[in-house]
Amino acid sequence: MTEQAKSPAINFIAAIIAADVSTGKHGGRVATRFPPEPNGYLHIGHAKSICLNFGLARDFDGTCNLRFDDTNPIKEEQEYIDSIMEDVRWLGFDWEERLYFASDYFEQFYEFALLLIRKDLAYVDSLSADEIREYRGTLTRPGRDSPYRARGVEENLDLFQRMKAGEFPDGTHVLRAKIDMGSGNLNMRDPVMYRIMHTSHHRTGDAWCIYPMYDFAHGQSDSIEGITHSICTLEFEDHRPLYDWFIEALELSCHPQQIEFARLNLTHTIMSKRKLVRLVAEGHVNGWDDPRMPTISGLRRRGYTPASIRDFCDRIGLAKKESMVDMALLEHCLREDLNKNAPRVMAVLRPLKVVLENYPAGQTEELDAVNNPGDPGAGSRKVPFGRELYIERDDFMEEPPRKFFRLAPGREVRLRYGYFITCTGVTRDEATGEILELRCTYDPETRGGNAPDNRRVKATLHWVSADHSCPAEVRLYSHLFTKENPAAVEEGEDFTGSINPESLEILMDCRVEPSLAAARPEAIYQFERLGYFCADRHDCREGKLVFNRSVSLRDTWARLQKKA
RNA sequence: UGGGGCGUCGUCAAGCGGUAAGACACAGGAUUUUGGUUCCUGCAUUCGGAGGUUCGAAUCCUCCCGCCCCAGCCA
Repeated sequence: MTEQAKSPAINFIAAIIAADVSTGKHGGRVATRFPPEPNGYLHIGHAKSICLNFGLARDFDGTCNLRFDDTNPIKEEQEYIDSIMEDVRWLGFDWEERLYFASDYFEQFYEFALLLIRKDLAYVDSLSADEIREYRGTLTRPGRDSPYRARGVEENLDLFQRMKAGEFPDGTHVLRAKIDMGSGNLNMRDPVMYRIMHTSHHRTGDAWCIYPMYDFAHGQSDSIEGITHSICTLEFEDHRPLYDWFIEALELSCHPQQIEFARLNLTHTIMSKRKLVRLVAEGHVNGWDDPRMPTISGLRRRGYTPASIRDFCDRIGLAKKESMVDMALLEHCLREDLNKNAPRVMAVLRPLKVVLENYPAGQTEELDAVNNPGDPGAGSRKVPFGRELYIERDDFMEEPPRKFFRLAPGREVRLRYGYFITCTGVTRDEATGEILELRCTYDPETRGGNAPDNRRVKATLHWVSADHSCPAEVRLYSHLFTKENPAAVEEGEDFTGSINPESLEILMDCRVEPSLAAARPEAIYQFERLGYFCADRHDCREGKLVFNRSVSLRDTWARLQKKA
């Protein structure tokens, strides 16, 4: 149901897979996986990878596993596992029974290590971390062999087993692959396979005090799971020869093909986990799911739909070129989804009272309002109308400029689904001069919004009844950063320097039409003429309505004003 | 001459030797009870640069330039 009859996106990875399928590689089978480390929340960049991996599995009639690469116990927590699973599911993907953890393979990795030692392809090094770094050489100078490189197989076996038994403190020994200290690829200069860490693991507890490095776990995990295509980001390109080396040295039967693609960058936000952590920790935002965050949970709370995010991931394409996608595309995808699906409703964010002088005091009527002009099936609802109303402050100007079509003294406009009204005067605060309310007259002949004499008005305003509308809090969000690329900072500057001080504006005195009184958390509406708003999933409840602006409507009037 | 990648419209991105798709953005116009939506129209004689091969090159060759990643017992 969520999958349209859309033809699968053809990208270079799909092309490679299609070729492999046609030549019968891996028996024509396709198996992918999404392999996060549970050390943070997922963001829109991960969504790209999730859509890619699960999408490829879907398009090629294959499978996609969810595997947690949990090889570093000091960084990982159950909280992250839970949030990641929730986010993947929310995005609309299903790993069925294929939930795996690299930590489930620890015993097997240990056996792999023993095998490499026996083949004299791995050794225990007793250099300190600093010494290892020094022996590694530099980008332009080759490394030197460790003095421990020549240890015999038996001694290595003994030492490694004692490492596992907990006989040595952290940092005293590591297990290294014996490859080539002179390689131009630093990853091949005898990479560390195991380190000693007397730390309990969130899943294996205290069963282990040695933990495999990611590089010694990732490729083999894929192989164990029968992954055919290991899709990852560009920075692992240099690691591919190492993964290949391990799999060949271990003589594993399944040799997944690694393919790298460029990770997603979005304008006006950041994607680095380290920086996102800082935004949360330093209080620049209110948590991982703050609606300004590019996290999946943040986008969700902002009002983004899974379908809009999937559509976005389909549209950005896939390549090896590092790129920066315009946030406007993400917003476009949301608008497109919501324009089609969100019910329309009227809400006034900055209320200005209107009194209809010729409307009978005490009278109330119910007017018909269409729920979605683009979708007849969405039906209609009743909206109460009375003598006193609120309209948007922005919709009135005492001295309107040339192109301002809305209400002004002496001018007639239409109230949506209501009547034509004409402004006859303003009442203001004697002291401050501030406009307190508008005095208007209405034309009873225009009920519903059409004049029998066919006279036209240049504007249609949204409104709510003063007596019947509900109070609401509305949170207006905009870009978290003023700079297109906040990560590109000048020397001595910090990315937090370009945080947008106006990324959140809270409006406490809004009025919404009564049909919103029971808005359920996460319900999304179009507030007519304003934008799409979603009931906050944490703070909105009956009696205390809170809406987040997901994205504004395109606003040509605002653009005209900006130009002037 | 450390290794590995990448350079096509403002932003993404097709293209794979036959004469530059599409999307977003932007700019006009039509329709409109949302200055929304929808609908038209315009928007790279040119593919980082220079040579070369060819009847023909973004696509092949050579050289050059620019950008990114790698020196965690992180992933």
